Amino acid sequence: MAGALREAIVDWYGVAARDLPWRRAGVGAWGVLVSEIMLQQTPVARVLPVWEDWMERWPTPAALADEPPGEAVRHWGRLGYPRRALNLHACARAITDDHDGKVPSTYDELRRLPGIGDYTAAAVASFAYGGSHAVLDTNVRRVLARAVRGEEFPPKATTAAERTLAESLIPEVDAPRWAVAVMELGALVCTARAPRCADCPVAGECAWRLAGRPAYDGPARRGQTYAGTDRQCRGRLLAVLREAHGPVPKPALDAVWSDAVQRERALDGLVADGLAEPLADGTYRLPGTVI
DNA sequence: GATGCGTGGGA
DNA sequence: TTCCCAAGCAT
Repeated sequence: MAGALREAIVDWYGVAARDLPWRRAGVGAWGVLVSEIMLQQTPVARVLPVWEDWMERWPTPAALADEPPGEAVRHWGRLGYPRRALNLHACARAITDDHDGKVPSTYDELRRLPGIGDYTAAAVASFAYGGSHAVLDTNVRRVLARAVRGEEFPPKATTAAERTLAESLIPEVDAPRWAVAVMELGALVCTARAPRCADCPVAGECAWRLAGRPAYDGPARRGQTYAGTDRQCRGRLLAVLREAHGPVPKPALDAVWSDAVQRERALDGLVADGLAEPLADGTYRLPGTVI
């Protein structure tokens, strides 16, 4: 019966899959790795143009490794979580220095690269190298929670039970195809907000739907305002550095956030994180950049 | 295990 | 308008 579920989802993927550039033939492991890091907590629609620009500019890890880290941050644009740009740059240097310029192919090697956790290591090993891993992202967790466990949403943190279930579903043949198919189902049909059960290839065997789509009764899943936070302040400051064509005088940073205490804390945080660099003359710039 | 970390679009 | 959340990771 697990086999029937898998087959229905993989068949659906055959006709419903999006034509995403990092899925096309000829895209190497570097392109896959770049896409996976950009897609961490970021919608596909916003990643698309940045990925295209990035791959044209830096088609290999060595090309990116030759740049100062600040250039990666600059071209990250407004994708958010800019530490990922630093992580990708550090990946490029580690790949160049320690892996002969080639993105490593095993889960364990990938997992040791900066900013690569369980999901991303499994995804790259699967999608770039055909490996067989449980690729457990938020989409897959939601699909399995509904179809198998009969609950609207998965637990807040990944549990051992979820992992065991995901591993039990890995097919012996073409595991990456199953992994990308079930992810795609979660992204397009079995969505968080308004699932399109009418279009779902496994609606007839979905435990949650068969139970009448009972509402989630677990602990509150959210609650986090953004306005006024250090995160927003950091974002404002970094945007100034990104868009500047030279070292930025302190007053230009002061202008974008009125609370001086919070502003200084945020700026110190950016410097500590390696996202900003103070110069001897009191100006600031993206780390290592010249222009 | 709980927190901090950006951003923008859709409901 | 406000709220939710989108292929997570590190501490």
